[in-house]
Amino acid sequence: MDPHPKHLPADERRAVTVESVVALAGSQNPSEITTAAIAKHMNLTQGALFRHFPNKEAIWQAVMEWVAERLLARIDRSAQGIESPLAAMEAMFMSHIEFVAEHPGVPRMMFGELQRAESTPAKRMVQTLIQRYGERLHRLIEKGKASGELSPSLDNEAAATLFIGTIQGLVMQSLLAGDVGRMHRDAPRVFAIYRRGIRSAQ
Amino acid sequence: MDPHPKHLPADERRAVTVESVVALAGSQNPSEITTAAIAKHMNLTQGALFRHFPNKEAIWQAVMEWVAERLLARIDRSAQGIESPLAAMEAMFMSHIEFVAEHPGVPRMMFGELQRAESTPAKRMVQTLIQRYGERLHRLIEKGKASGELSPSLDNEAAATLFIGTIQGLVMQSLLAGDVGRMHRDAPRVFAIYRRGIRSAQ
DNA sequence: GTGGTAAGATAGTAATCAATTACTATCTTA
DNA sequence: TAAGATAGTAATTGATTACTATCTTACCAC
Repeated sequence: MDPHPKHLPADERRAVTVESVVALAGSQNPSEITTAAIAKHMNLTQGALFRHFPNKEAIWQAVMEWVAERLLARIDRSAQGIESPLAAMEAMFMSHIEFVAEHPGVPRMMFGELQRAESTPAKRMVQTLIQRYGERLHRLIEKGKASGELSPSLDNEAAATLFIGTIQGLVMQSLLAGDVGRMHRDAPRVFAIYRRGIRSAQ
Repeated sequence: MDPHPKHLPADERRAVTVESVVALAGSQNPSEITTAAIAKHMNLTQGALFRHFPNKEAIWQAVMEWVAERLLARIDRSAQGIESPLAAMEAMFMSHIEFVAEHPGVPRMMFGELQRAESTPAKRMVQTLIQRYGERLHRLIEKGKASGELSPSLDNEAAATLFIGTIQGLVMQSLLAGDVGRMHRDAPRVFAIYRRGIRSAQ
């Protein structure tokens, strides 16, 4: 059981590639990640990458698929079994922050993709990810209004935008400080303000 | 009075360069803006740019200086003469959104710079910009607590983070939709939630 | 064991980029 | 108005990039 076997089956090699990109994005500008850098990180020659991906774009697509799958699974799991919609939103928020803290390259890659002018497969993947994220939020917000936890006059769309924006803000602060741990510390404090903004007057 | 004189004094040429970069960033990924594209946009040959800037990094530095100067001036002007700290914050918020709507390339460039691993002059400029922005917010928040407009138990740091994050969220939504006008429409709705989160119970 | 094949190494290619060079055109001023 | 300074052109450079062609090795069914 060599921990670093030279030869890997194609699907395993693809998985390793994706993980390498995620890791690299944690410490450098995603748009500056070259195929050579990816290969070096996984102890492979640059040309060998193209045995498993038709081109670089396909690598990015696979990476964003990985992100979408894992992030949605994570927030779904976190909210599972929580009755209170507001508590479920908080759990989603915290697990999202946790995910980002574990993979600091993720928000960078997502923003980097959204910046693109052309509509790449990776960009479309990010767009559907955020769309699905929004759907989950809207369901919770509606449920929260019905249960009386959230203000009946709350603007659903604005509340969803602000939820994601709140996370964005935390991420940006950590990018500024170069300190991921900071997010963990600040997350509950920032969410407290958000919660106060959407909950019904008691 | 030729509107496009071939020869320009160096300082005017530098100003035109900065404006070109800001304009280009509005419609394409800032990290993909080449010196050739900048030159073409201003009807100049690529090499001529280096008569006015020692290298490309210096161009970016000049651009971010332009942004910092204009944005801070704009939000300062918007809050001027407003007695209520909360109203001043709202004015700052709206004028910031307006600035971004006028120059959609600006948030892209700022995020692009923050993503960099190395500490470039442009990145440092963005960092000090946000720092100064934060100082203004903290002053207003303190004033708001003193006047009773803001909740006395409010977490200042979290409130400042969320203020900027709220703008981030709006910008991201407009990037997603590819529709800048949307920001204008959503800004008051999103700020309403934020305001509810920080103001004192009445 | 052996042959076939999947995976990797090596060594390229063409394109693109920032930056530089030699030269020219246009202003400014003594 | 001559001379120097400033600004621009056009062509080229070396470095870097994604991608490819060819050769080599490891693995696995039989």
